[in-house]
Amino acid sequence: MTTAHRASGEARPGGRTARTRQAVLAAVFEELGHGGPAALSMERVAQRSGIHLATLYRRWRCAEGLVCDLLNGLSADVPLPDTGTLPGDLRALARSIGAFYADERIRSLIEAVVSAAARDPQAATVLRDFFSERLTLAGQMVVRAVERGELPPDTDPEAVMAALGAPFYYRILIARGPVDAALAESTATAVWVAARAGAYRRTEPHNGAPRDGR
Amino acid sequence: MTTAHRASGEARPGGRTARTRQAVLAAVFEELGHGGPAALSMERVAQRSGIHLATLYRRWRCAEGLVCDLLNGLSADVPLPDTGTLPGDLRALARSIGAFYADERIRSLIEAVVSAAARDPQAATVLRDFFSERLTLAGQMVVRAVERGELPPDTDPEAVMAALGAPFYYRILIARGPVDAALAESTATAVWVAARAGAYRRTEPHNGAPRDGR
DNA sequence: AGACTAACGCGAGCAACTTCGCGTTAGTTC
DNA sequence: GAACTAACGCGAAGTTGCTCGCGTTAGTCT
Repeated sequence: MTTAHRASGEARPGGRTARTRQAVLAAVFEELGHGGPAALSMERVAQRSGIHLATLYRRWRCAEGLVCDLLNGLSADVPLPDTGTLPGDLRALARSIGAFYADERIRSLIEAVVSAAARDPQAATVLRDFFSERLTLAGQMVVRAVERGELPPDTDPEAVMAALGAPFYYRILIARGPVDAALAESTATAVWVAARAGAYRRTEPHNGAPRDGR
Repeated sequence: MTTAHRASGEARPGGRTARTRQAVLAAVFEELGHGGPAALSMERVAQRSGIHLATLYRRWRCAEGLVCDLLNGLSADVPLPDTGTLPGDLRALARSIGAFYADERIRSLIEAVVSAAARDPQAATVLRDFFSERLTLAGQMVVRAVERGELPPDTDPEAVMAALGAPFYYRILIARGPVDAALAESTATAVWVAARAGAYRRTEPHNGAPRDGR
């Protein structure tokens, strides 16, 4: 991987390099709030940040690199709850995600990164790795639930967390509407009920049919 | 809306216009299979289709217009089942969707359209309207289920269908993996169980907490 | 404090993408 | 079948986006 698309960790963390990076990423974030991903051009970021255009191309190679770098700075902004029960955890996490994506700039960033991934293989890797890591972390919530006996022992933690996230990204990328509280509540309820029923077990129920169970 | 991004319906449907459109859209589809959305350029489509570059720009204005036009041609490729029970319908539809997205060119097309929507407001409108329409149609399946008494009467049909689709788009756009049969089965089961439990009711359960119900 | 190195500013230059004007071809109409 | 019109082919011109070389500045090391 070249200098573009890398995580953080500059050679000289405390100096001018970090300062310009800060200025540029802040400018990208602001630009995302003014017209969404469509308005994001290297030229405008250069003007807003006060950093020269050539410098942007040198360090980030293209606009895709910019949004990828910004994404990686967001890692810890959605806290992972531990309420003691899985339905409680799911609801808390769903609400956090909902609150997170209430900010249009964050939605635009997701849009921009997904769009970047469609054009640039490096951006695709960054995107996949970012969410894969988050999924594994959040999966601990499910692992605890299995240990407490709330879920079938062969439940796939990452499948559960993917199911929790999916409706939000559908709303953002496909339905293209705002993320509201109702979506968070609905999703939390749905995932909890489905997980308890064994929908996310690694080995599907042997009969192969959706279990009725009424 | 200009000539670009429009649905079908040419002024001279049976002539050269339709023939070139066919050639161009076929070329776009083939290109999507050779390197994904990143490889899609006006130049390459022109070469593959044998249609002159200037003609592409005249009729579709840009690459975004191309993929939008292609998307609209896919409307009827996923059949809507009517098996007599909602779990049966959900499973059949999930399998159809899974089979549909097993084709990498279709996945690339979705990626390309979502990416286009991030940059071009007209493409965003096409994308939203396309899925909105499909969602309403598929929602009839849920309406029938409500009439049969399988679901709470205030269940939101479109919310159910969005929940059925969401995991596939998460897989394609975020996790960036192949769509397999396990995903279809898991999703069908999850949505059925969740819908039956009232997760997709228009008015959330009054206590506001995920219903435990054990 | 002075030498050293990495990053930045600057403008010119290159390349890719997009558009335009004009002549030609195909399809429609009477 | 002959006039008419819309779409297409073609090449050139125009525009935008990106890169390069060089001089300068900021931060680091001894």
